[in-house]
Amino acid sequence: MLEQFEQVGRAIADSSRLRILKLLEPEELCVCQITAVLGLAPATVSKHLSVLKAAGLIARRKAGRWIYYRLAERATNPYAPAVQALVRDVLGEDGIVALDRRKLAKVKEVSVEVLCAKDAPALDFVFTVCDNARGTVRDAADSRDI
Amino acid sequence: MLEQFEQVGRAIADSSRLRILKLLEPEELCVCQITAVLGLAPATVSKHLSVLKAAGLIARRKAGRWIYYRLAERATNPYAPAVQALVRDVLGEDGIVALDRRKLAKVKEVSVEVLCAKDAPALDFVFTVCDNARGTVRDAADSRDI
DNA sequence: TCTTCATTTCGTGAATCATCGAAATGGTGT
DNA sequence: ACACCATTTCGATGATTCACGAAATGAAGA
Repeated sequence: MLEQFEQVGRAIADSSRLRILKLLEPEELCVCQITAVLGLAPATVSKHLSVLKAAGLIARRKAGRWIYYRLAERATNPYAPAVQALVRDVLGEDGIVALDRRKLAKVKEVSVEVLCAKDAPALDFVFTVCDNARGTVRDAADSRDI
Repeated sequence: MLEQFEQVGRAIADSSRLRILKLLEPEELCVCQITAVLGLAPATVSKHLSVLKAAGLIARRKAGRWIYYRLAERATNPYAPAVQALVRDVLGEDGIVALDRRKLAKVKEVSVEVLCAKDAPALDFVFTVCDNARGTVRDAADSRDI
């Protein structure tokens, strides 16, 4: 039990992972969207996501070529719900979190070509992976948690 | 803000520090009592305490030769109260935490001589610092937070 | 003043972690 | 089958952390 709480504690003891949790608050996102907003290497983001998933804080589903992450609803870790609630009720006005929200909005609205151009003027950060906007979300048939 | 939350997150992302927080839940304790229960070196416990204090989760007061730590009531970190509440509502039935409570009870009841003998038969752990039971708690006059 | 002693600070070694590039994986569409 | 591509895994590196003994601090009592 102590170990399980320690695990969720470690999971939220990192600013990148906190940013991910805040990004996933309103809606599920695919890895490349998160990567674009955070401005980290895909490998790094993938590792963070695996840490959050191992702690029971997030879940994922496959949809075609992409993988969508969301806040976990049925927790595998008994302490995950309380920690989710804590994070949810907090950091709403944090500058970085707010900026991430704006970045995400642009990531979702800008077309792939502009996004991948890597020199979009209005975006003050580097998009590393940005082929997502092209994809269409498949129906729920092939969407199962993994 | 993100950094401050990260700081309290890091503070509770360690089993030793969680054990300390649970020990301090009912009452303030002096460093040597905590050290005895945890079974760690005084330097290690002191470091953990400084991490918890920097995160705003605990406070301390000097009383004579000893220093007493307690859960912080007026938080310096805006996220400390929520995290304190989270920890308080959790781990109540954890085996290690329960054992720590029993260890603490013995630490407080056993006389100094037996405690310092380092071979007390009923105690399945090593007391490293144990000169505390001799001390008398001074009046509140010299008790100010530091 | 001098000694004692609880606690903290310092310095170090071992372990863990964040980050990344490169390679592997696995599903898609041709 | 095959090539493509999002994501993960692997391996390496630099930074941080935990733990400890030794030395420093600082308050108490002689």
